[in-house]
Order: sequence, then structure tokens, then C-alpha cells
Amino acid sequence: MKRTHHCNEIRADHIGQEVTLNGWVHSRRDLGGVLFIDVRDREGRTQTVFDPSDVDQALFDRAASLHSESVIAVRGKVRQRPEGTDNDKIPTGHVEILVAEMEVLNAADVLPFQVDDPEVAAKVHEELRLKHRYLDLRRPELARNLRIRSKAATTTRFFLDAEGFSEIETPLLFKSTPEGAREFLVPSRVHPGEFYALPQSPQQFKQILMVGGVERYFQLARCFRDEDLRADRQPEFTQIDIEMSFIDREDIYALIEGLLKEIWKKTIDHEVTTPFLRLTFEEALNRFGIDKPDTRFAMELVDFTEDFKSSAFKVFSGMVAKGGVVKAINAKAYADVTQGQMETMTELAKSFGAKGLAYIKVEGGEWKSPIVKFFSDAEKASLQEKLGIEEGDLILFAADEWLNACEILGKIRLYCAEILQAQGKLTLDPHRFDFLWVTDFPLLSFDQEMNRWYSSHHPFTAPVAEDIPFLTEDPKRVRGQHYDIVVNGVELGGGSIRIHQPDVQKTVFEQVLQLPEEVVQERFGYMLEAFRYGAPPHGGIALGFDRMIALLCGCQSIRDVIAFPKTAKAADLLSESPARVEAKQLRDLHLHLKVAAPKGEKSEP
RNA sequence: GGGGGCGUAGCUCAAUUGGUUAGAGCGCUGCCCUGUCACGGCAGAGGUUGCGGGUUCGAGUCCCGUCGCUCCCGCCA
Repeated sequence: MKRTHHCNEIRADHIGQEVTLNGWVHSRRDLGGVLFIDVRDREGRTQTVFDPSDVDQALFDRAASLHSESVIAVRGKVRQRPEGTDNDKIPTGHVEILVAEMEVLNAADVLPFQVDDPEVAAKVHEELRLKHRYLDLRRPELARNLRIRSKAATTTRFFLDAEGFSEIETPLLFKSTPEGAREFLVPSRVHPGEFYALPQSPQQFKQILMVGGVERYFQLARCFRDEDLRADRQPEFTQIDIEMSFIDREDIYALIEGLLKEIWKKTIDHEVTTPFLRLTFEEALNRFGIDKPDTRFAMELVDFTEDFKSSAFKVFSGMVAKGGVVKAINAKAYADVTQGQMETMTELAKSFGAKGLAYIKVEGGEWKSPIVKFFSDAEKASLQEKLGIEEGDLILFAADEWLNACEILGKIRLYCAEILQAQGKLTLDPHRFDFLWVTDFPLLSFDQEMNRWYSSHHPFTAPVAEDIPFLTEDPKRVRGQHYDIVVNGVELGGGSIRIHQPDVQKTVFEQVLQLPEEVVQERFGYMLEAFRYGAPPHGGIALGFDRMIALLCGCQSIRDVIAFPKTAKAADLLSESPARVEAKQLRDLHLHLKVAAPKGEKSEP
């Protein structure tokens, strides 16, 4: 009983034809004398009719006792529905199949949760949905997400192939590089006591491929990081990984703008406007207080450092005297802020080392604030003018060292936007995508506790050429040739032009990052060596594929765009991994566990 | 590692703030029903209130611990 049509195919044209459908029992309506079963597959559903005047009692009884989600094959004649019984909600609603024969391909047990009603299914606890992921995947939303994901992958391959890229797989069993994210380790059987690591990304291999003359590489690369999870982070995830030779930053921007434009068009038929806006790191911080700004709404940070330079309010003028800045945002229409919300924001500010969070509520034509009495008329006038203050507004201040002040207000800006959205005072168009590049990141950041410089991006990022002389004497002013791509406040990806000169790379490793020479040799010796034998200038980028699909699908969590995601504690509830292994497996791997074996099991001899 | 939220029938939730036999809708089982499409009607079964302690005359409710899910901070070169 192989199907002749799928379940969203039968139309008036087919009336009179004999057809066979295969699919799941979506719903069953037993009216006693007549029985309807909607057969569903991934394309849609079709109503079938069992009429006792046409089928024998045994078949009728078998059909009547089917549970939802059983898999059946039905053969019968297509006929027009009797007048007045059309169902306009589904495309097959004008016809039905008068069943002559039915085979039960798999009789389903009673389900752990209902899947036929999308609204009911969507509310089921995620734990249960993950345990029975195969049921969850039948929901139209998840099925659609996976198809969008597939379409995006295919579009990527097609586009990059046309641009002359080769798709090349790199090893998953790699060498441990203890910098950066914690790694998953894989013990070696044939090398007792030695380990592979799963790659955090194919970074080093793709650079070696450039030395290998590949020129244009890409991969939909699986990456692994053993860090704590979030809604937008999984321990294993996918990147669109790209590397090119003989290029500069502009080539990357143009390529990625083309790729994203194509993906958005092919998957959700959305026209992305290119070229993308570009912001320097400094401008992003100054205006939005974050290096991945959501530019779909304003509420921008405004600088008042000059205005409060000699203010009678010593918290502000004192900070300016110390070289700090004074900044403010206008949370439009948020003067009705609650005590609790104000406390939350103050805590945010304090977590960045601020002493408090100064504010002005504009209510009843009055500026209500504990600090406004210290302000001169000129100061008030400049606040009024630069912030466009109106009745009902809430003004929030940060006075601190530049980066802290920016980041405090950046977080508060996002918090306010969230609240204002919940209150219906701020609306963001769900079909709007604000793409932008963030450029000119500082190459290095200083770690106060460790008293040393570390790479803002990664140690292979090339400095801006004219800044190379400052690498050792003034690391702070060296800009990196690093770029991030940001959409609606989500960091979609990032990359850089790489260092291709072994001497510059050695300087960065040993003199700037202060890694001992022997450590550099052990971990990166093969790269430095490769760069001695003809390394082309090169650069690349990696895009978070899961995050990208979540944006395309309008999902909050990337778990909804991954077929088999893991929980916040990195467990797979379907297969119940991770799990213990047999003692023999451990012996083969030369491992001895320090944790106790569970009850009923013998611990290792 | 830290903080918040959740955990009651197969599912989604309720239980008057510590008080009788823990309820409802959906699902499930049985019976009825010939044009439904969220079919309808009648009846019924179904509970270690995540788990383990404690307080109390009495705990779903309060306390301690623990497990799981989730959100956030740290972390994620």
C-alpha cells in the first residue's frame, strides 16, 4: 500500500480517482454510523471516510479503535464532499477519500502528550517534549524550523560554491588548546594517558588550509565548548566557517552581505538592504553602551561630560575631574517605573561598580529626583535640550570611567526596552532585521587581576597595519582588524584578518600575551612553522548558524531550531546521555574514575 | 560557582494562604450517536502532590536537604 499522493495534494481534479495515502492519524471523529479520520503527513492532511455501507464491520471496527498518531495506509476513491460539509480551513477541504482498504503500519500507544492541537502542544513542558522529541518534531512549528534550517544550509553551499569556495572538513579529534573555552576531551586508547580535544572552532585548521593554497574555504562546522549554557548556547553548535586568502576587510563585508541577503531571501523571502551600517567599537559603546547594539529602537546614550564638568553635584563633577564621563538615557514614558524595577536597575549599575543610579522622573510637569536640586539652570537646560525631555519620561544617569558608564547604561537601556515592550509603550516590528558591522575593536584588553594583556578576539587577529609599532610600547591603542556582524542586538558572528607573518605572530604570543616560548612552541609551533613556508595574507569569519536560524524563525531559544538539543545541564533527555560506561571501556582508555559507582554496580577493580 | 522561577492525574492547571475524602478541562476506557472536522451526549477509571528528612494534633501548603527543567550573572580566546 505505497502512497500515490501526499496528504496535501488531493483536489477537485482528483475526484473519481482511486488513491492511496500514507500518514499519521491526526484526528478521529466517530459519529457512530460514519467515521472520519484525518490522515496527516508533513505536507498537510486529508479527510478519509469510513462508511459501514461500503466497508465491512471488521475494517470499520479496526479504524474506530485507532489511537491518534498511529501510522496507516488507506486506499479509496476521491469524492467531492456533500454540499455544506466543505472545510475551508484546509486546502484539501473540498474532497474526501472514501476508504475501501486500510492497513495499520504502526499502531500508536496513547501519547505522553497531545500533538494534534498546536496550541496545546506548544504549552507542554519542554522537559517532556525533549524526552519525546520525535513527537515534538511533528509539530508544524518545529517541522518548519528544520526546513528553514535546511534551506539556509543549502543556500549557503550554493552561494559559496558560486563564489569559488571549497567545502572542506576538518578534524573533530584535535589537540587541546587550553586558552579560551573549556574543551571536551577524548581519551586516546592507543596513546595511554593522552587526549584529543573536540575543536571549539576549526580556527587553526582553516588558517593552515590558507597556507595550503586553498584560497577559499568554507564549512558548516560543528563546534564544541564545555561551558555553561544559555538560551542561545549549546555545547555543540554549528558555524558557517569561512576563510579567504589575498583579501582585506572590505572583501569579507561584501561577501557576507551577499550571503546573508541571499539566505534571508531564500528562506523567508525577506529583502535585506545592503550595504550594512557600520559602527566602530567606540561609537557602538558611546551610542548604545554595548558592542552588539540593537538599533531597532533609539533611547541612545547622550554624553554630558562637558556639561557637568564643574557641576555643584560632586558625584558628576568629581568623576569628570578623575577622567571619567557622565552619560544619560531618556527612557521615554517610563516615569511610572516601580520601586522593584528601579532596584533591579540600580543592582545592574552596582554590578559594574557604580555606587548608585541617579534618575529624574518627569511627572506632573515636575522633575522629581533627589539630585535635581544640585543642578544649575544651564545644566537643566542642556539636559532638556539634548534628551528632548517630555512629560512621563524617566532619565537615568551613569557617571563612571568611560567603558563602565557606557556598559551600565547599555544594560539599563535593554532592560527599559524590555519593560516598555511589555507595557506596550515600545513596539518592535518582528519582521525587521537591523544588520550592522562593528569594527575597529581594540586588539587587546587588560586583565586587572592577572596583570596582563589578552586578545579581545583571538591571538591570530592582525593589528591594523599602522598600529603594529605600538604592540609592545602601547598595547592599548592597537586596533585589531576584527569585525562582528550584529542583527537586532544578537552577535551573529565575527572574524578578522589574520596575522600571516611569523615574526608578528611571535611578538603577539611572547611579548604582548607573555606566553613563555616553550608553551608557544608546544601549542602553536606547527602554525608558526607553517607561516615560515609561504603563508598568504588571509582572513575569515564564522557565523553562528543556530542563532541565525533562530532569527529567521523568530525563536527565542536555539533549542527550537536544533533537531536534538541538550538541556541547560548539557544532557540529552531522549537518549539519556551522558551516561556511565562499562569498566572494560575505561580500562581500554587507561582511565580510572574517582567518582563512586552507583548502587548495585561494582566499582572498578 | 552564584542568584531567580517552576515541579500536584497521561497533558495543562486549580486547591479560599496549615484543616474533612486533593478538583477542573483535555486525553484515556466503556456505552450511545450517519456529515463531522477542537464532533456531540452519558458514565467511569486514573494521585507516593519530584525525592528524602523535619516542624505540627494535622503539611500539596511552613523549614532543611536533594534531583530535574528553565532564565540570568560568572564563564563562552
